[in-house]
Amino acid sequence: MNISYRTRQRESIWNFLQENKDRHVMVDDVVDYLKSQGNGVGKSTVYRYLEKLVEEGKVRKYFLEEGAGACFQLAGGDENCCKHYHLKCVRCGALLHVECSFLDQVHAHILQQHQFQIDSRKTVLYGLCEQCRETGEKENRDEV
Amino acid sequence: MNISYRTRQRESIWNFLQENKDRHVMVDDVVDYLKSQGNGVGKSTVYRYLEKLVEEGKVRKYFLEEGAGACFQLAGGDENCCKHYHLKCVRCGALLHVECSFLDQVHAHILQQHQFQIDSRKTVLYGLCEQCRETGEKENRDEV
DNA sequence: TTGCGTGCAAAGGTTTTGCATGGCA
DNA sequence: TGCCATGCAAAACCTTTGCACGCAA
Repeated sequence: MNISYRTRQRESIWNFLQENKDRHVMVDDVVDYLKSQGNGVGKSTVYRYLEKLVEEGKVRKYFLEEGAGACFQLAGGDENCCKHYHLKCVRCGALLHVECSFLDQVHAHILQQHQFQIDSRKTVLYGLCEQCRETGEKENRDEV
Repeated sequence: MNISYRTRQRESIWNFLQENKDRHVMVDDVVDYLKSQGNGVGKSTVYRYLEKLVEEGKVRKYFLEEGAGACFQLAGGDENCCKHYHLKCVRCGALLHVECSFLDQVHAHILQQHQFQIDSRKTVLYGLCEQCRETGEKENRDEV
């Protein structure tokens, strides 16, 4: 069967996700933080639990860069997320929710002109948010 | 100094990119094709040369999926800046490339109205391609 | 007790790096 | 003749997997 157990490790990981629900976290972030809290969790456990949460739709998984690992973030939860779009800043990790009728035109255009039906729940537009665009222009270019 | 030499290997890789300028290629595509042409090139060489071309802005590098490697494609005309977007079918996995001036309007709209600068190189729009939309309405699920 | 969850280590894949050799200019 | 470029293998990464043990229910 598929009974899910409540364990110390899963509780710790879940709490960390809650505390960082406004940004994305990576596997090593979880492992390192919990270790520093004297609450060590094996890396395999983090991978497996996060993947499970992704399958359940409770967590979103992003691939921002090569070399760097995957990023995870608590899903908004509300199902009306299908009505708006997500903009994710690749620098600071902020996830913006945008509800805009113009994007309906985009949806319609791509459907009619390119025969492709966008699923806005699964689509994330990557780029730079306002703050990072302003501050990041004179800095270095790591973490594109 | 930074003098660049013209070698058989670089010429072969460059030609392959030219011949496939309408799609992206991966490192193994280059290696395998050139080997089949009796024109073998070491994998390290491909990695190093492609990275060099990316730094020079002559090639674009995409990171579409986990597990799979990076994708490379010749950068189109420089200034005309035709945005290149990816549409990925969540059912069959097909990856469509779209260069469409309408998407430039999207880019502009989101920048002006939502203060967010989309990086089309990192953005993939998920949904259903034409065939999958027609055929499958009851079948399996899978994929992000 | 049952069987899911955990952790370690090993394996899997892609990419990078060290170093001796090859080859363009 | 200088160096840059190449290629091989080894290393570095992130992630997955196998297996024995731990632990929640």
